[in-house]
Amino acid sequence: MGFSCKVYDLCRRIPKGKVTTYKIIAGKLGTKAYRAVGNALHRNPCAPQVPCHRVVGSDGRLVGFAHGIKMKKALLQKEGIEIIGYKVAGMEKVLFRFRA
DNA sequence: CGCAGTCTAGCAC
DNA sequence: GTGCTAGACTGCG
Repeated sequence: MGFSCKVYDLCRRIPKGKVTTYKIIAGKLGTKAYRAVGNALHRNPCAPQVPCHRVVGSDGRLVGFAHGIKMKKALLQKEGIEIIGYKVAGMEKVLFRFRA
């Protein structure tokens, strides 16, 4: 559970109104298995335990979500993030790279 | 547009 | 307890 634990920690670090990408998370974990990151989030914290909905694809695109892409989209919009279709609008502005 | 690479979690044996 | 499959991705061909 070390991997997933780290994933959760990073997700929890994401401030409201911000999003991150699987690539960044995986990179932070020192791995390249972006799939494993999404998988860990998909299997474990399907609940609002961690803001898994703040995690998007490499291009800010809303890829899969346990509760459905719609839910993810709605949640992100609620966070104040603008979503166009199934992608984050200006995701570069809301992209959190864990710089601190 | 399609295939391969990488890792974890879950299910099956 | 060990092994195999599937999966919320990404990059390259």
